[in-house]
Amino acid sequence: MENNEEIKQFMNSGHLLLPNISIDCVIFGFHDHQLKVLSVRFKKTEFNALPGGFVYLEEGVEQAARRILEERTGLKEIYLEQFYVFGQADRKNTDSHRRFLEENGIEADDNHWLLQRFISIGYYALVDFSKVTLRVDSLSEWCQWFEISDLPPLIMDHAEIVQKALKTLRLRLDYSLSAFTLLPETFTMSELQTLYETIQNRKLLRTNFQRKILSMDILERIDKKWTGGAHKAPYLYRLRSDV
Amino acid sequence: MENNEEIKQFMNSGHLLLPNISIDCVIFGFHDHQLKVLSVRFKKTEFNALPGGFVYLEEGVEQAARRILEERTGLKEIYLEQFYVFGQADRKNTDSHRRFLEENGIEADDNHWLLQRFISIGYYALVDFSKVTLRVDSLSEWCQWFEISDLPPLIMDHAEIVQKALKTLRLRLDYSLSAFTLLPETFTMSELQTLYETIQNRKLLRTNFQRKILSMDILERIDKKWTGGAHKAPYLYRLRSDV
DNA sequence: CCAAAAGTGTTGTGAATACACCCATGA
DNA sequence: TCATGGGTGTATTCACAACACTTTTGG
Repeated sequence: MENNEEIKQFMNSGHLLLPNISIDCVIFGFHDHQLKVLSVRFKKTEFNALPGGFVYLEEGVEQAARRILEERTGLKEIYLEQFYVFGQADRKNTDSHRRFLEENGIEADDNHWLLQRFISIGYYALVDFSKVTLRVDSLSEWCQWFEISDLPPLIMDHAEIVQKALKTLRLRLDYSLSAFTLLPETFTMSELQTLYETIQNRKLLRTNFQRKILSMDILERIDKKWTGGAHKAPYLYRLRSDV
Repeated sequence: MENNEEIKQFMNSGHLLLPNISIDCVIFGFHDHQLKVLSVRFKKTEFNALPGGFVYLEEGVEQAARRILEERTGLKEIYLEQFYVFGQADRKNTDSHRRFLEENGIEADDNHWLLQRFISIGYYALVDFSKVTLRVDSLSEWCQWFEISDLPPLIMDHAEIVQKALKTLRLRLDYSLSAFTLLPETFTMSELQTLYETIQNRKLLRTNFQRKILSMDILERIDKKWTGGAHKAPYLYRLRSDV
């Protein structure tokens, strides 16, 4: 119950924020050959949502998104892309937010800022899974990774937001090297290939993939690893520092 | 001076609108072999801007964009795409809006809603130039087409907004048939080609262009026209109704 | 008949695909 | 030595660019 103070403080911080504007983040990570997304659960409820937040009066929108991301992942430098604004007239949190307040013993009337309509700016982030330290704030029960095809039910239009983010990521992938930000600093060629296969959701031929990536001349090769596994160890690569 | 009433009424309509949120529209038209954009001038000032507006409390964001577009062009059905949100912390209209108020004899203090920071949602629209009826509202001196490479100075970041819209349009053009919405219902093949050349800013070979477009099987050919010009008249085409 | 419009044929290039094949290496 | 990682060679397909050439048609 000691956390209730923090929740109450948050509930009273409306005057510091831009009203009716929220930010929702689809945070992509890659682990165990799968594309994952972060989701949080509102404390003492069974409502799940995307990590999100609001914009302080004197804060830029992208700046706000970076703050929210850091609060959840502990990472300061994050690959971030705005992808869509969700602004239907009836976009309100009535059910989930009201229940959240009830369950946490907070009374708020219908005019409370948190229960208003919100226009949400969607950002997606690509993070190095191994560098993320999941952080749970005072409003949430937990913060977890989910396989993208196995997400729990999400509040409001958050499932739709994830789909739109994924679609945009796929479209933009071909034109950028952004996928590398999902990998650790060093990686094997087959890890890279699996990543591309996972995002694009199709198989690629190893030989052609290798040729294409190497011909782009953006990787440098380091020593070897996997002293653990049997047989030959794969090479490790790193994205060239000048790209 | 009789319009001052309308301006005053608008200035007092803040309580009907979502605060701190604006919409800016880059309205593209194609005429005289050139890509054009609509700009408006604030009444009694020399400030030019993109056609824009605000979102009513009970109105969806896209719905608001369509309303704004109709107010300017008279068109109800418009091809519309959201492309970016501009949300820097210092995004304010101080100079231009304050001058606008002064020049129109309206006093407003620093806390007035119109002088606050605005997060602007950018939409671009593709319209049939020949169908547009330019409409000037009570706040603006005029509303005019400008060749895209010959825009007047625009307030705030509006020039940047145009560039971002154009860049997005170019990127998305290849994947969609959206360009056709810039043409009248019937058009010649060379008009279509010039349109693509203008947007992509490069020359195309007539023969290859023709072959490619026709092979897509999306056009139907009608009679002829140009009884005016000498020599053979070009065919007229129309986008097939089922695409 | 002439000039512009409309359409076909052909050739070369480069990227993507598919698969056969060879070399390297660590337990 | 053998299974796996790493890499080359090459044939096929396809989209596209470039350009030559023919056909259509209104005045």
